[in-house]
Amino acid sequence: MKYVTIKDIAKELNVAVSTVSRAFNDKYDIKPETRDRILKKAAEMGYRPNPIARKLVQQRSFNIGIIIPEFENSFFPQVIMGAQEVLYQHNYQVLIMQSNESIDLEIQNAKTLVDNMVDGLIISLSGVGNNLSYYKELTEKKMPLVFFNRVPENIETSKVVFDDYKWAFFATEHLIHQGFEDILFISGPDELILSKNRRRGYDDAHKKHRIPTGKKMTCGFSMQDGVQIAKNLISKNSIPRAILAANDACAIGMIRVFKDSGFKIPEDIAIVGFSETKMAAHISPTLTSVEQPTYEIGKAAAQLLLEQLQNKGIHIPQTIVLNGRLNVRESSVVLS
Amino acid sequence: MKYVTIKDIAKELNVAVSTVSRAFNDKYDIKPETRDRILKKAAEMGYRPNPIARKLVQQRSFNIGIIIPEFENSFFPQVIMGAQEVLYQHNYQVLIMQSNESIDLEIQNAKTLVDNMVDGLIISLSGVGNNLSYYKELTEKKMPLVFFNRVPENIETSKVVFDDYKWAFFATEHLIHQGFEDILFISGPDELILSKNRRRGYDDAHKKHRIPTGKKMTCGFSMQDGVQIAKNLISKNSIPRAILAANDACAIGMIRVFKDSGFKIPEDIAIVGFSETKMAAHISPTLTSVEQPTYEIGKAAAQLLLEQLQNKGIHIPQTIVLNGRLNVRESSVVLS
DNA sequence: AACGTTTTCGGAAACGTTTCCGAAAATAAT
DNA sequence: ATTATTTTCGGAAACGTTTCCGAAAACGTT
Repeated sequence: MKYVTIKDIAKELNVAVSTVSRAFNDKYDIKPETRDRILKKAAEMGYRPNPIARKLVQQRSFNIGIIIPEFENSFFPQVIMGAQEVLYQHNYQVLIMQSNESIDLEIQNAKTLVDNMVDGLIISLSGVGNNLSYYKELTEKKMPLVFFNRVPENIETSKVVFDDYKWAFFATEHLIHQGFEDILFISGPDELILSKNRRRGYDDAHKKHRIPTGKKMTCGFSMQDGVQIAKNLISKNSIPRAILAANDACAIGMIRVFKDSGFKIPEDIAIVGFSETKMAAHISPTLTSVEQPTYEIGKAAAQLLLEQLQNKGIHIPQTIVLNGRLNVRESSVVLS
Repeated sequence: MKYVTIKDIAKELNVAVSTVSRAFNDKYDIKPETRDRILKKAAEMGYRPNPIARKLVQQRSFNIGIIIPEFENSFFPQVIMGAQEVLYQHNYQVLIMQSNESIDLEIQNAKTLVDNMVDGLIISLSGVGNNLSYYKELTEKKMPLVFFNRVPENIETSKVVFDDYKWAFFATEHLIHQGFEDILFISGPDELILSKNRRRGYDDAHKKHRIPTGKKMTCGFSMQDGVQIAKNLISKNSIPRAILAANDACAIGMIRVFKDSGFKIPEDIAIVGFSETKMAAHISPTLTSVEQPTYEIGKAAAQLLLEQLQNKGIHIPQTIVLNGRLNVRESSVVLS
């Protein structure tokens, strides 16, 4: 590929490269006529500024890196779209990388993004492992950082999280109100704070209603994980009356297995999912689920990052807690 | 952010920067001991090569850009993962951008990726509009390009496509074998070749069995599009006996509307989806769908691109046609 | 007409690498 | 020991920008 450069234009017009540069970054003194002349010629020659060269000298890229664990569940894609919307408005480009739920790949991704001089990073931690030292290093070096949803506990930086405690509480209470007592709790990996928070919500709902808690398990966020757990439960013949699942994918996987084994949902087993996928309303039975404001999460994360980018230097870590909604559907309601 | 540079190492060790550079790119003459000494010191100082600077001088980036129309359907994410697998093995990084089904944003994305000196581009066209002149320009400038699935008709470059004709044919024939005659055909936007190919498959299946074709419509690839069409059909009271939908999302949206309006699937209306999502097996009724080898598509596209990258200059455009499978499930089979 | 201001521009350094060229050092050949 | 050859390295240019510094040109003031 042959690129047209600033030099080509300068030569063509018999001006200095610095003048051409000035024409493109209005902030400098330049006579309007020469600016127009340069801009016109540049358009004519099909010139496009080389962001690589600009990055090198400015030591900034106007690029933001986003690292997510996976994009099979529509959750993360939606967050990204939210973030993109606000970042685009501020002329930032977005580079997306995917850690595939591996902490090693995640760190590696972060490093390549930093090497490529992103101005900031938006991250949701991968489920397994929790080697946070690199992120600590980054914050010490003043790299703007925002975590969302799957956030680390002891890193001083901005975060946007969902109120997992509250909504696990409500979801549990919903099941209790339906008259179920033996409620199985399934959360994501133990390393994630959101798991702990949900567990607290689950426990507190039981406490409030003075009933003993049910069994607790952890699993990943894929449908396959749900399938696995459900099969286990069946083989151990340890079938709960109700289930609060780690997310919708997990819930849907379980429902599938239970239905195949002849269980009726919700008559035999009631199920509540988490983080509302589009499918919740379309599967059978329709799935009760805690809805998270995915798009808003992305926007909030982007805004927090922009704040850091603007007040370079002084950065007061902020945590935004977003609210949700419980969409009650067939999978958790027994008509009497 | 303060970066450790090659100069810092050179100064520390009293060698020239060129020597340090040599230590990192083995191909040059350098004494093993000094190389080790440099590498050791570099690791000690936490040096990481700056890819930006390298890109500038080498005029190449070891980055590949991938542009997809959306990532709400799991189709594209899966393709990406396939492509990533082979590209990572060859030390290429992947930059993902999303055109949101807008041709303008798509071209804009392509331009930023080119500006950022990607070595090649893997693209699936957005549904609306078809301004291909920029891509033609790119091929003339020898930029390695591979299209997949949604490919342009008259651009001379490598493509990997699904055998839409064949599988639309089979899917249609499957419905005919089930005894349905009034089959509604829904494809994606007219601009896409895959729409034409599927239509041909649909037509030929009818021809083979000597029955007249049903109505034909086009729509987008989202669930919302399916919902819209189904509502239209109901309001016009023009209910077909069977439907071949543009994709699973569309099919699922339609099923939802039909069920809500009291229709029975498949007893009143049979439905076949396209490109198999994970949900197909989990909704009710389970959805018959044409399965595409998503992962393989990504791998094939990456391989074609690597070929172009290697035989720089001479590039014989290739088209890989991949095969699929029809997963027959409840939505299209009436037990008699 | 002489001077002071302001506007506009050119030259050059810098960003962090790679790579070419040639020189010094080490080794081999005579 | 001298020369020829090879190995190893340093210096400098280059990639395409931005930005600092200072000078020329244009203008205004007396």
